[in-house]
Amino acid sequence: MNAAAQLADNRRKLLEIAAEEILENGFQATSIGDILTKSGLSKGALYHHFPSKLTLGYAVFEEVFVPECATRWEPALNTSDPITSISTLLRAQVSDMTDEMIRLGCPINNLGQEMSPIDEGFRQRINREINHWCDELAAAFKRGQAAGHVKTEIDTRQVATFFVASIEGAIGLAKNAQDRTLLEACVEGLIGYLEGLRA
Amino acid sequence: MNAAAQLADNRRKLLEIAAEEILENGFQATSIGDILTKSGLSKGALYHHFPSKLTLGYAVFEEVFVPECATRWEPALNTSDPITSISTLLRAQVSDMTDEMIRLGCPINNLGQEMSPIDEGFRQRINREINHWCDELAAAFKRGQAAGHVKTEIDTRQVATFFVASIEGAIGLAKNAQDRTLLEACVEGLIGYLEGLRA
DNA sequence: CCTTGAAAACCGACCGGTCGGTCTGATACT
DNA sequence: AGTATCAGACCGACCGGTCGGTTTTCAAGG
Repeated sequence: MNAAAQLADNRRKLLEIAAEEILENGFQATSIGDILTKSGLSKGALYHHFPSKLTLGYAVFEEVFVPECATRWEPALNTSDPITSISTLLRAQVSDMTDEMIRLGCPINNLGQEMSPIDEGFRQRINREINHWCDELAAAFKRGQAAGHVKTEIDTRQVATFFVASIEGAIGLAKNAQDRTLLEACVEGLIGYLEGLRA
Repeated sequence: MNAAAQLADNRRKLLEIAAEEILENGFQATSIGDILTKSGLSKGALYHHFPSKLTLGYAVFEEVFVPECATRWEPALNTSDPITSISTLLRAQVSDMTDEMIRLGCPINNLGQEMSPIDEGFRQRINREINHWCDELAAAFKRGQAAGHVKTEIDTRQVATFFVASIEGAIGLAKNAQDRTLLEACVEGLIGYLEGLRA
C-alpha cells in the first residue's frame, strides 16, 4: 500500500471506530482513549487528522452516519408510486435490521437527542439532514400526486414530517424495549396511515 | 421546620435539581458537583440520601419524571370517546409547552435513548413505564370501541404503540429543530390518523 | 542512482482539571 | 450518651488536549 492510501486508511479507521463508539456510548461518553486503543493508533495520529474531539464527532456524522443513512433510503424515493415503494422498503429495512441495530437505534437521531440542546454545531448539522429527508420525502409524495397515486388534498410536507417523526419514534421505542416486534407494530401502523393517503 | 421535614426537604431538593441537570445535560454528563453547587448542599448530604449517582438517577426517574408525566396525560384516558379527548389534550399540551420544553424534549424518552443501551436498570424502568402508557392507551381505545366511538376492527394495542412512538418522535424532531411548528405539524398528522379510526 | 533536507505523519509521556466516591469529624436531635 | 445527619477535605482514575521528539515520505540537486 502506498503512503497516501495508508494515510487515508488511518483517517478512515479512526472515523469508523469513533462511529462505533459514539453509536454505543453517545458522543460525550465516548473516550478518545478507547478509540485509540481499538484502532491501535496513537493520540498523535488522531490529533493530526482531527483538531478536537468535537471536530471528530462532526466528521463521523457527515462522513459515516449520513452516507449510511442515504444509502438505506434512496431507493424508495425516485418512484411514481411512493406509498407502495416506501411501504415495501420499510418492511424490508425492518426485517433486515440486526438485533444490534435494534439495541442501538438510529445513529443520527441518537446524536440529535443527545447533542442538540448543548451544541449548536451538532444541532445545525443534524437539523439540516433531517430537513433534507423531509424535503425528499415531500417531493416523492408530490410526484405521487402528479402520477395520480396520492390524494391531492394532503400537505406533502406535513405528511413527510409526520412520517420521519414516527419512524424515529418507533426506532426509539424498540431500542428501549430491545424488542423488534414493537418496531414492526409501529411500521404496520405507519403503513396503514400511508395507505389512507392513496388517491 | 422540624428535623424530619428538613430532611425530607433536602432529599426533595436534591431530586429536583438533579432532575433539572439530567434533563439539560443527560445523565452521564450531569456532574454531582454541579448538583451540589446548585442545591447549596454538601457531598455528605447527597451521599447520605443516595448511595450512588446511578441510584440518584433512578430516583429522579421514578419520583420526578414519571409522576410529572402521569399528571399530564391522565385526564385524556378515562373517557368513553378517547379520540376526541386525546386530540383535545394533545393540542392543549402542545400549545402549553414552553420553548424551554421544546428545546429539552421528553425527559423519559431522553433518558431512554441515552441509557437503555448501556444500563439495564434504567432500561427496565423506562421500558416498564412506556409499556404502562401503551396499556392505558390501549384500554382507553377498548372503552371507545365498547362505547361505539372507535372502529372495532383495529388492534388497540398496536394503535397505542404507534401513537406513543409518533408522539415521542415528534417531540424529538421539534427538539432537534428547536421549532414548535414541527411538533404542531406532527400532532395534526397524528390527529388525522386517529380520526381515521372513528367508528 | 544517491544524497539531502524539509515537511508530513506519527508517537506517547505528560498536563491541568474533573469525575464519582470515601472518610473523618463535627453538630444537633432524641 | 448515642445516633442520625450532615460538612468538606481528600482520593485515585480518567478525561481531552498539548508538546517535544522521532520516523517516514518525497521531491530536488548533484
